[in-house]
Amino acid sequence: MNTPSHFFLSENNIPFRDYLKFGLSVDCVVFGYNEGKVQVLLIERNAEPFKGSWALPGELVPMNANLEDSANDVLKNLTGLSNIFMEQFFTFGSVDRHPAGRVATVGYYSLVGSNNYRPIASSWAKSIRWFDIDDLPALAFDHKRILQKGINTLKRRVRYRPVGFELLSKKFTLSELQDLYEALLDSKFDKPNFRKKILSMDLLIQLDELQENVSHRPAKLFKFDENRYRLLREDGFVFDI
Amino acid sequence: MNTPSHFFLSENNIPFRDYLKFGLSVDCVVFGYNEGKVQVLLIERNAEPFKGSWALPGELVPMNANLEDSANDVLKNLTGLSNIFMEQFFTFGSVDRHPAGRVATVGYYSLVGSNNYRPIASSWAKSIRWFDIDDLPALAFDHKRILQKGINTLKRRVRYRPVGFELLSKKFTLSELQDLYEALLDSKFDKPNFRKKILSMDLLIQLDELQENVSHRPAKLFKFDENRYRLLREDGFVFDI
DNA sequence: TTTACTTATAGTATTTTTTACTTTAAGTTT
DNA sequence: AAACTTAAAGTAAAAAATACTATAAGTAAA
Repeated sequence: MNTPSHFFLSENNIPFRDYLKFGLSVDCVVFGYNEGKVQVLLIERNAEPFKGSWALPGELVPMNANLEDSANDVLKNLTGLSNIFMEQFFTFGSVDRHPAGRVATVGYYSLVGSNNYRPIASSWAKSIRWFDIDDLPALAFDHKRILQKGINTLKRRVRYRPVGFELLSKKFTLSELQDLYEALLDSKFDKPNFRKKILSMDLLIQLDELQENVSHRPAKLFKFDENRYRLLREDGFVFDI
Repeated sequence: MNTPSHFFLSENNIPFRDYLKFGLSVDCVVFGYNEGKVQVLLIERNAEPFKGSWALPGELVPMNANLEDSANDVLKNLTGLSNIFMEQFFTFGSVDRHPAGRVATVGYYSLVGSNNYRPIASSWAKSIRWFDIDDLPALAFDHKRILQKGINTLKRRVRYRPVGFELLSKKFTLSELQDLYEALLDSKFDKPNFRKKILSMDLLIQLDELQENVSHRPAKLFKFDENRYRLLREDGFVFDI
């Protein structure tokens, strides 16, 4: 690359091109929810370094790709799905975090219903599976730290944004929603009061359908009203549970 | 650098070294607060590109420096101060955000009381000064977007973390605190109720000192009780205003 | 087909918190 | 000494959160 002298940027006179030696990667913390447990999708690495170790799915960002596109690619390769909720949460850039060079990594977390999506092991992953977040294996690189920060971020944000709904199927019962929030916030809520609170937000649409194949009174199914949420937010409404 | 073949990481067989061409920078949104206005510290660039434009203070991260250290350096050069509250908020990595190469930038925001710290223009900044956040100049690169995201982050986080105290002097009155929160959240609070709410959190220590040089009844001075906040947090307390 | 059982859902009081407002206190300025 | 300004305490009404009770609607077993 042609690096004219006016691209000196700092006080010390190091040429610009000497700063262009970073690698940049994205790592995805993919959350799921199944049978009352919050889960995360991990791969078993099929390449050095850390071949055979469990790790977060991720990739080196190609020089011509934007970060979000790169993160979406990772997810698409794993689940076959696009248009999944995904949000950046932190960037990790310690000097020695990668054994082969200076690689900073941008952490994203995304939310998918575990039941809905069967992960696909691709060539760069020997295997892939869901782990409960309270029963995790050892992880490659500094992925333990990244994952922990992702979990903390989710647990904090879930209180102030309706991200919880993304972890359920499109149609869900109020009890399922309550179970999810109890798992995420590890606490217990009173059932009638939880119902009242959620319904009073006016963010759910009650469907003309009932739960099926349950051995008790079936509950009504609801779906999240995204349009209504957008409208309320414009009026300064802040989701708070 | 020696790049053994087992460092191929992706499905396409691009050698690892071809990914190591990123630049990484940090940009700091330095917030202050003065006379009822939230402010931000900007520099006038003294180097190409965008020489003469206003910009966020920042620097290219040296190959042997951690991100936080680099961000702290930037702040130290500007204010002469270290040990300032600073937090990462977002990483911007669009392909074309820098005219001279692929440079991703990690955004940090920090909080200093504007009165306390006189910014120092260094060799890489022609000038430097505080701007009210509702009266900003045009900015270099994509700094407008970065700054806006920083402002949004502060306004969101200020509701759930006691970051507001960082913007005041160590000793402050309850009215000053209220003015700050009213500026940050742009809303108005009832004075007696604000007092009650803040004091009931038990996070302030009342000092044996009064305001001075005011032409009315002087208010009591308080300081933030960091130890108490740490303790409360361990018990699951969540600051909420 | 009746009875027991499970979970959903509605309703109702009690307590706590928030909000709105009033009063008094303590200083400065004229 | 009177007027003025802001601090700070108090109080009552409204709203929200909480705890609890009752009923409804299904399945499963007797």
